[in-house]
Amino acid sequence: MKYTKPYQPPTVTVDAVVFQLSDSGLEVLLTKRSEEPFKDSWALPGGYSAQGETTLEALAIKVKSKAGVNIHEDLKYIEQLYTFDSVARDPRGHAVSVTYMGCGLNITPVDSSEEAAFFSVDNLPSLAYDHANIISYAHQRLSAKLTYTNAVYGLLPKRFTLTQLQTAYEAVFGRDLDKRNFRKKFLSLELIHETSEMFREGAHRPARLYEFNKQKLESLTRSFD
Amino acid sequence: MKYTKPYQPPTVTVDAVVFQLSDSGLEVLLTKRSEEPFKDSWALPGGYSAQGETTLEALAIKVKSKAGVNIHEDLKYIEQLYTFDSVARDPRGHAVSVTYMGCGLNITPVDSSEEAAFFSVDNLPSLAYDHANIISYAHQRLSAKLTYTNAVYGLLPKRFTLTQLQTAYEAVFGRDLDKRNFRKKFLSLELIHETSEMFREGAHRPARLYEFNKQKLESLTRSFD
DNA sequence: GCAAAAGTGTTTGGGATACACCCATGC
DNA sequence: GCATGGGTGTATCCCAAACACTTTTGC
Repeated sequence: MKYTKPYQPPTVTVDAVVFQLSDSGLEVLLTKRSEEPFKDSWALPGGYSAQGETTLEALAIKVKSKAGVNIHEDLKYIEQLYTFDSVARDPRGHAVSVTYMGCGLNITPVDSSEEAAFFSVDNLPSLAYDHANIISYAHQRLSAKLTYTNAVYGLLPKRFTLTQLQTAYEAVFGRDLDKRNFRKKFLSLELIHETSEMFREGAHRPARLYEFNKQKLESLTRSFD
Repeated sequence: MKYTKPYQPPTVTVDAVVFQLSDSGLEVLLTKRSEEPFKDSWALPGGYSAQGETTLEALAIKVKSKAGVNIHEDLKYIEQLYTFDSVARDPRGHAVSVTYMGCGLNITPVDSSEEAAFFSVDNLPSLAYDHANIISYAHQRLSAKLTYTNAVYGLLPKRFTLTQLQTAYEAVFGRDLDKRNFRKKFLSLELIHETSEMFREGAHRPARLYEFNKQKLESLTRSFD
């Protein structure tokens, strides 16, 4: 291919939407920007992606250095989300952002170059760039994934109670589910099996602990909810 | 952000998977490469995306010039598919490809700089780059879209018979559907309405023509098949 | 009248939804 | 014994799937 002017690619960036559950519901990882543009605003962790590295490789490096999170060890699941490319999204110039979405559990940012913290998706601070849109899109995608795959495993510990499982669905869907119907249906999907262990906590009956059969993404034939 | 070496973004390219139906089933638009690499191989229409233009704008220009197809006029529906970014996918150097998928009808390439033609998805020639993977991924996505949206409208003329509608689904899904169940279910979705016109052709009973209520993508609450 | 595609209903099984009470524990 | 969350079953409705014959036309 021939060009009369030298070819100038857009800048390529990567951004991660990292979800986890806490007592307050679904949370997303943000970092506080230390430089312009959007200095002191919160933003998704990410950065430039250079020639010779895949966008996922670049993401691992950026999220580790800026937010202190190792996407391969701390996340149980990650997938590409969408590529945002409007010319105006970065005031410095045209930057195309390849975004990813992932899920983890009890993640604690360590040794990050920027301030990093999790925020409830229902109570986000004002965000840099188009990152509010990206998070909203990721949340929709996660919600869809829970309905037709076993992706919840990414939000739960290895062993979990059925109440924890249901709470995870409710946090992502943003609505309550019927306990009896939830259990009946989820157990019929044969994605999990019970263990011999019980979870004891507080002044009430202990709960049985379950495990996923596979800690790997798979699609369901019957969709869930 | 500071770099010790000047930042070198990867090349950014765009590629389109354009589907249409013909008597032989689902077809995809390909162009014959006139230059290295992969000279004389068939490939998806696409090309470089430069700073200052969105990937969809770049795609419109490339698909028009190389394959003679106007994605805004000739396609009834287009969406971003996925971003392919492995370092080895382009032998000239690292190129990240933002891909799109669209549907049209009776498309005829005109004034294209390269030889352009439609090929049945079940009988593709050997393809350049990772384009065989991209087409396979697009086909899966299209199939999924037909089950939970009204996206079929993109493959059909404004007025169509129920048999044409069913044939479109069968071509995309790659399997036969039951005529009575298909009609009952599709009509119950209230996406289409009958017109007063009939379609006459051949020595058999004429078929009623239907129209979509909306020629715009919408999601179904009840998923189809 | 015959070939060819259009059009049409019923039965059956299974999953979705709605709904309320007893159980095991700690204090 | 009481407060707290864990655990369980049934009835109804609607949808999915299976399945074959009549109708309308051109020749």
